[in-house]
Amino acid sequence: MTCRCLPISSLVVSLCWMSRRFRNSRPSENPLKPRWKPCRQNETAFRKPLVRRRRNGEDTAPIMATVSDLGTQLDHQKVVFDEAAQALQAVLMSLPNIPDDTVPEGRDETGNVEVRRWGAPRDFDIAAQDHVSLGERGGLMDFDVAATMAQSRFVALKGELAQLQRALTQFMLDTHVNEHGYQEVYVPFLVNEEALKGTGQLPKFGDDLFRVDLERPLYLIPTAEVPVTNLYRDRILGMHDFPIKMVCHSPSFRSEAGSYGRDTRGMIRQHQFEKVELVQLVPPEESEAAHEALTRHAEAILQKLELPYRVMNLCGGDLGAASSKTYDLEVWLPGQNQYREISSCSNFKDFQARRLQARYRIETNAKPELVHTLNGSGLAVGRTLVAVLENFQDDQGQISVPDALRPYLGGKTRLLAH
RNA sequence: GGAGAGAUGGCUGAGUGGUCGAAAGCGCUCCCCUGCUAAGGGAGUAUACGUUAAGAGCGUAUCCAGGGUUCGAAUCCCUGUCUCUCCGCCA
Repeated sequence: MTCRCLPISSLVVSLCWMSRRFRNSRPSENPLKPRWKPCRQNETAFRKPLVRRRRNGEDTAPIMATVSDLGTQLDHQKVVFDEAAQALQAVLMSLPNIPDDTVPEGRDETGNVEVRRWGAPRDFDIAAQDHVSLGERGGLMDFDVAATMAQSRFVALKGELAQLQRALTQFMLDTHVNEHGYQEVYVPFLVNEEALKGTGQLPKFGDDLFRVDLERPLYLIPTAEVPVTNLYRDRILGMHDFPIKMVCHSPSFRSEAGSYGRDTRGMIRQHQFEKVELVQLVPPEESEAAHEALTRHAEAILQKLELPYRVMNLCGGDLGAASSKTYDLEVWLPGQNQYREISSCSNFKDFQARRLQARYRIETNAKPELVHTLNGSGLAVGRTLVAVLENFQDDQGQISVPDALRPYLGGKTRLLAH
């Protein structure tokens, strides 16, 4: 099995704890083995005589005493069982997913393996500008004003840049709906704790979430994955329901706690960004193929936009806790002279489904099985805007519009042409 | 935000402390009957989990959720959630 470097210490602690508490105890002491059955049976057995005596006006005290005692024992057994079950549940919920066999070894992003590469970075006669200097020209991309009304890591877009973002969004949605067969969905952008547990953001990774403090807290979604996947919470699907392929445009909100000093310039790392998300629910035997297909669907956007990119197979140490296997798509950014993540396509297998209780049956009376869930950005719109600006700039700081995007910009071929 | 009414099985809808996993109807499944037929009769029919070769049997849980009262809760009490009606407000 591939090693996950980060959580391994907690894994060891957890396993030792479980083993000590449950495995090594004798069967009769295993708190997870319910022992209230005899109590319950006796209790119900006493009930009818009790009622009969009461009806007949006979003395019920002796029976009552027995029944009462049994009830006390029963309660005690239940408490012991519930505590053990909850403790076990807490441990299980904190464990990360098991990496797929094809996940490479590695402790951080340097261990990721390039799977393929598409397109070639353009040669620039003079140094390429980054999106900030391109965008701030004419005041169409304004970080300062955003910071005055909110704080840093927010942006305001105007004019052609605001339109470009809308055009990109529309283009992505249309492509996934019309060419890749996804159903467009619209969902809440604030969700409760249960929804976040269902997709694995909680309990362990709440630091990166914006919380709205109500009597019952709500959280701004860090990705549409949360509400979209939760559409199938507690559902039992039939084979005729598959494949479930959904696409959703939404804003995403991330506190970016712990990323101080990283990507502080520009739109790469923002508290609020637009994203078009792909989500699939499939039977287990189809998830591997679905993962490849979903990744290709995200890649198709980059190809249509003529943006050079590479596909990375994340190593165990860089894998998200809920994911079993993840391909990152990294787009070429001339302004940074490097590839940067623009999409993350993951196969969660049954990890989320177990938390969501999203299941299916092969036949009407068959036992329900957990589905497999997958998702990927198709794409992160903000970063796509950055990529278009930086890759399609000319020496005047003007942007030529990729062919695929022109219908969405009223036929315009150039942006920022002042 | 104010006032009120609700939440029961696939659906409708009874049930105000024990014999209730829960009447009845509809729907559905199977069987039977029948030339007046867009009909009749009978039987069956909640779900999940565990156990199991098993869709058999048995066990456990579930009448919105969580707590409480009680020997015992669909039923009584508290809290929450959601739905509906009226008013207010609002995109």
